[in-house]
Amino acid sequence: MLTDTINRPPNKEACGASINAIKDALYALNGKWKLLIIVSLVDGPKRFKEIQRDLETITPKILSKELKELELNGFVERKVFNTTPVTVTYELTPYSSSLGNIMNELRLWGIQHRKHLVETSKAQYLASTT
Amino acid sequence: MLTDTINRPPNKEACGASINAIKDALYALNGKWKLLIIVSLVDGPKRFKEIQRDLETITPKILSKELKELELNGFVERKVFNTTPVTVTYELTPYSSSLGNIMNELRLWGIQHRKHLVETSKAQYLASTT
DNA sequence: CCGGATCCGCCTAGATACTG
DNA sequence: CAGTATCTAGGCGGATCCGG
Repeated sequence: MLTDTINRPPNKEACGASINAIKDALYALNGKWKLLIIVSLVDGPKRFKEIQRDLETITPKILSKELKELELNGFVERKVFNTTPVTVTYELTPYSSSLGNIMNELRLWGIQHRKHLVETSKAQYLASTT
Repeated sequence: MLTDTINRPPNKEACGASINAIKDALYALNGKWKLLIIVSLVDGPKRFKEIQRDLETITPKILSKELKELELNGFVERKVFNTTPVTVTYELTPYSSSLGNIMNELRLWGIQHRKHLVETSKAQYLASTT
């Protein structure tokens, strides 16, 4: 279960390097929505309203802002089609698939964490009780 | 590189389940500091000021608040020693080692992401330019 | 209905200073 | 050293509006 990142003898440089690397990662993925938007787009391009429905509680304003940041950072591509009415879709770039492992680990951990909290009667610490 | 979470045919239920699981994870690990504090404690118990030095830019108020939340969520244990002056240390609980895989993936991704940004001349999107 | 933009306002992260 | 007090700026969200 443990990786070589954890439970090894003290090592200041390696620890500092880890902190910097994780800082970089968290900086790019900041906020509570970016990763969730990416997950929503994993099974193909979606329209603005579809993403909003997937995430349920995000407001259009926040979604708009997050999508712009994701586009700037090269995770998402916005495509406009000249249909009538105009259609806009968002889809993942190839680079965003580099996040696959992180998402998978977060998903696995989230599942076991929910189980852990329920078993120890601490379900109040969950994101939602559904 | 890809896990089975990504690049598979559309599957609404699985996608929704992923979103909920990742929501749970992000909810427990919210903010930009919790994971970094845990990394800082990986190589053994540390005192308040030591953690602050590791993280460099965190203010004592935020560190105090984050440590309290980490304690409530069962990731960190606070220990007080009746020395003069009083000494306080924080250390990881066994449960926090369940985060090992997430940390490792974040660390690896952070490293490659920094490299990616430097190579594509987008270093302005990095957490710090050092 | 779709893809947003705008106004309003809370809450909290963060800076700075201070205390036992 | 281990935090707390005070103040401020900005992230984030609710509600509403608007052109197509």
